[in-house]
Amino acid sequence: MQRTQFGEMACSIARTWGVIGEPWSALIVRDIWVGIRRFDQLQADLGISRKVLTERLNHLVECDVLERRPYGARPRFEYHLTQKGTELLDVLMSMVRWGDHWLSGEAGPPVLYRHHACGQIAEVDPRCSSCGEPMHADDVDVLPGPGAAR
Amino acid sequence: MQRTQFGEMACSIARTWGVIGEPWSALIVRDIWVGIRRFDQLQADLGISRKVLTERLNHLVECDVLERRPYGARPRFEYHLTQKGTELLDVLMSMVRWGDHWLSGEAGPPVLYRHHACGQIAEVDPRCSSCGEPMHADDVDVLPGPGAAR
DNA sequence: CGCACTTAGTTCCTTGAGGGAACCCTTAAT
DNA sequence: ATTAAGGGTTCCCTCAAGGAACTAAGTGCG
Repeated sequence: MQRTQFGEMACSIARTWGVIGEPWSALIVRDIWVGIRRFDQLQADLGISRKVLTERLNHLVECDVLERRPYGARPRFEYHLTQKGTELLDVLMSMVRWGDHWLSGEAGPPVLYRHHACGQIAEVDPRCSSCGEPMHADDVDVLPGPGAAR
Repeated sequence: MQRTQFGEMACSIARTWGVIGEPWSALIVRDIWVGIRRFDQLQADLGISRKVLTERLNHLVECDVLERRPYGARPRFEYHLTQKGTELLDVLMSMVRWGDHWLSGEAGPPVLYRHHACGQIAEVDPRCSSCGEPMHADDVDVLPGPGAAR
């Protein structure tokens, strides 16, 4: 747990932070995305403390981002993404885009994405759900919504 | 500073985390986006400790996400988004979308975005930069890139 | 001039989360 | 009966977060 409860704030950024804002959480979701699903595998891949890994996994399961699923005959468990968790990957993919652009340096991006639909190496482009044109922060007015505070 | 240096990892998610992964950083960027640019305004709006605010602002300036800009005659400063910082807002907007969908509850989203191009209330939709079709995590193959480790 | 006010930090102290290592428990194979 | 693997717990130490008080530079006012 972080000191501050971001999840309580009337802001979707803060609330999202309440789910994956703690250190390691985003990387755990990434690992599970690419098929690293078991406790020991995660611990080895990330080099995270087992204590913290336990806390993060429990929190992500509580938040309904991950699902703890038994496998095999013995009491063994794997973690899988829920629908909610799968949609969270859109956020991670936009982080990948930004990191690829601004933080890769000479070496170039660590991974590439090939889009099934067109077969091209590509990246995510944020577009308007209504008209399909590019939609960046400068392209919108921010208005109070129904769930606004006071 | 976090205990672990995420910025050193060969992963754009981890590297992005190295820039905005510390508690409060994303909300500071959000505030500056909506026009809250001065130290005391930020401190009052967020309810963050002044010490931590100083640390976060310095870090974001070092990472070239924010720019410290004097205003008026006296030694007073405002923080502004750089180009790098502005592009980071794409990540925040995708967090908004996910938070709006999954964490808003009955009340509905706290804020709405009106797209300049079409005038509609809309949200960001991740699309392929190559073909323009929807591009989510399930729609891609992940391949090693030129900057991959070993 | 002297004082208060504003803005932007800095310093100090306490608490609690992160990291690491060692330990525990269940089931199965030898 | 012993060992190994998987999946955690427990314990301790350190260091960052939070909060409150203090500093410092420049301005306006009486």
